[in-house]
Amino acid sequence: MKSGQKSTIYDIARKAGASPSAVSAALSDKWKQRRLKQETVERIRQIARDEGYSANLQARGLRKAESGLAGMVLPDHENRFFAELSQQFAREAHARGLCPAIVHAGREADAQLRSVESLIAYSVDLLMIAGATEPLELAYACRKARVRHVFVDHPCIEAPSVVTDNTAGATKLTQTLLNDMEAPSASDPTTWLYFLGGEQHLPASAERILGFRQETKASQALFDPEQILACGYESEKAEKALAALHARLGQLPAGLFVNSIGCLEGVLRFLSRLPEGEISKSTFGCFDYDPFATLSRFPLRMVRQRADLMVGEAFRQLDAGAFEPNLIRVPTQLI
Amino acid sequence: MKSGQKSTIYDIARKAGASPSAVSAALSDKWKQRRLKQETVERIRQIARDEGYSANLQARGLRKAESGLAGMVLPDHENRFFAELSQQFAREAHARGLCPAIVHAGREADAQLRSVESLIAYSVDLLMIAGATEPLELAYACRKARVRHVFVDHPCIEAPSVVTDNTAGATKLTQTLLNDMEAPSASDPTTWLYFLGGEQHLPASAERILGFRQETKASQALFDPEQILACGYESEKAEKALAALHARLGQLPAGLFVNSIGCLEGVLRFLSRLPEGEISKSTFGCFDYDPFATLSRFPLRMVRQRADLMVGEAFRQLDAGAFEPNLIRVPTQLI
DNA sequence: ATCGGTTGCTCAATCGATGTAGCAAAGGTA
DNA sequence: TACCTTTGCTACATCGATTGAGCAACCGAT
Repeated sequence: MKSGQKSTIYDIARKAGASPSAVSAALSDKWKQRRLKQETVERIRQIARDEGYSANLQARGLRKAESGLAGMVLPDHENRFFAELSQQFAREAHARGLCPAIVHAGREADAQLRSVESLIAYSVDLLMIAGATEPLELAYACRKARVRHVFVDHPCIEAPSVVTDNTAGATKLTQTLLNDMEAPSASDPTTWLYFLGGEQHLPASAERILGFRQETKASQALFDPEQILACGYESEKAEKALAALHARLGQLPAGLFVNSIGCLEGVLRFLSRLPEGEISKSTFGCFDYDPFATLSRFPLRMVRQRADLMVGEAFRQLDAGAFEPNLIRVPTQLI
Repeated sequence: MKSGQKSTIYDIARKAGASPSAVSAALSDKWKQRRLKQETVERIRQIARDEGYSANLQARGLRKAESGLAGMVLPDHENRFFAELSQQFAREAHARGLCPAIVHAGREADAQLRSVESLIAYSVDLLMIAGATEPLELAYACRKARVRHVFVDHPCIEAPSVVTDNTAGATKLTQTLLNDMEAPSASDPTTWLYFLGGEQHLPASAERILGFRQETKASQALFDPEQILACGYESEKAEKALAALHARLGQLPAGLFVNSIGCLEGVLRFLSRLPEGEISKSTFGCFDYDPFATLSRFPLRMVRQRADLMVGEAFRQLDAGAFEPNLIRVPTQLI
């Protein structure tokens, strides 16, 4: 209290005329099984309160071979979805009496691995990895250290994983968009529904494209491979790709399925340069959600990934302590 | 490597036929001053690599009375500004060889205090506190534990703090909005510029209101206390407050200064129910930035808080190790 | 008076890494 | 040969909390 130095159980023991072990027991809930007198316990606790004592968690962690830390690795936070994930993660961690330690590791596999190893070195009690670029090596690192772990968003074939049900979500969105459109005609590309954004080889995009393709095929609205414009995730690329499509068609297509919020930004930027009349003829949807996007100047269907449900499922996996692969798909919400 | 258990310097020492101290020295950069043969060092390092050794950071932290952790406490992540802050924090922490541990503590003073105490108990090497509800007690906790700390966004009068230059930003935005409007007339409340959102007693809002008031006064555009509608930060409240104003005036006011992104959401929701013609007669500005909001259907001035600069300044304070109060104001960017 | 059982505590080892102090051997000088 | 210096390492205490083992005092029963 006075000196400003942090006090230890030894200080308190001295002041209470007791032994450090008694202090340790008194401050935990083990004092009963350690047969301390209630009176002694209360005396010790009073002194601890007066001293403003708080345990050195590194010492405790070292001794108990755990840390009370819940580790989370994720690429970045500028993405609304990841932000929501980390928010939920913190909530669930707190609910388990753990202190959330959230690390932004970027998109590079190497940096992610270093972050995971770092968290393992702190003896985190569990580890949640979102958006892993190279999940396998991360899983091996966790395995080796016997750290419970779960992958979110990007799955790992060797570990428990929770992902958005991309295919089902894309199917639903595609169906909804087609419903809102006039029936497309094979001979007129301006009447088609286009898929814009993402990268074919990434699992999430691949699944969404699968859903899009299945549904367009089922609705007899798939005519051409060019309906799928997997131009990447950046807004600039999406803007360019849409501009090119607009130039080629001489107008906007009847429907547009935008893959990811970043792409939507580019799309909106392009659309903001078009006259109102032209936009209102088309139907738009986006796989991702942003509250401000709902307030854009034309109707926009959005697929919201349920970060809350995903983190809930992820913790169910962690609580079960399973290390076996187990892929859980969480449904999306159409807005 | 084989057993799956994490190896320690003792395991490596045994395999290398050396002592634990030699291993410790060999794996750090102290082997030269500890006079180990280069050959021995290389042998030890090779074995460490083979074993996949990584130091137990809790043990190291306990011994060295530091942790290698950079702690950050912030209310939540759903806010774009806080998300950017934490992102930058992670960057700077990494640059200093620290592992960022970011904790969402919510808005309640009590939860924030517990989070701070928890991070202190892990012996974090520095602590950045964003959006503190009750900064003073947090500062005392840090002081007591001799932990370097800095407040961001919400300042603390007893500690180094970095905040947005709210007054200057509000002045600039007010000026810009007034410039874009017709000259207001004292007798006609529909021609006035209104300030919507925030809470008078919170420092950030108070400063912005000050800037708004100074500038409207200077421009002879301040007529009535009712021009300031500090209805809180939630979108619902802002929506209601604007609806009430609209009902009272019989139309939208000529200008609206929206305080914070949350309020903007409510404002946009209300405006989305109005006809296009009515909206285009008014001038809008918002103290906060969101890329999607730039794409709304009418021009909107936004003040962007520079999270990058703020975190940079905050780390400058931390690096200097100062404990004395020191309020730094970071300029905003008008968009 | 002795024994067994309970109560209320203390002792000392432990977790893993660090770092000071110091030992033994080799080399150099007187 | 005795003495000092340098080289290359090891021994051991330390950080603070936890926990198994164990000790002393006391009670009641034989």
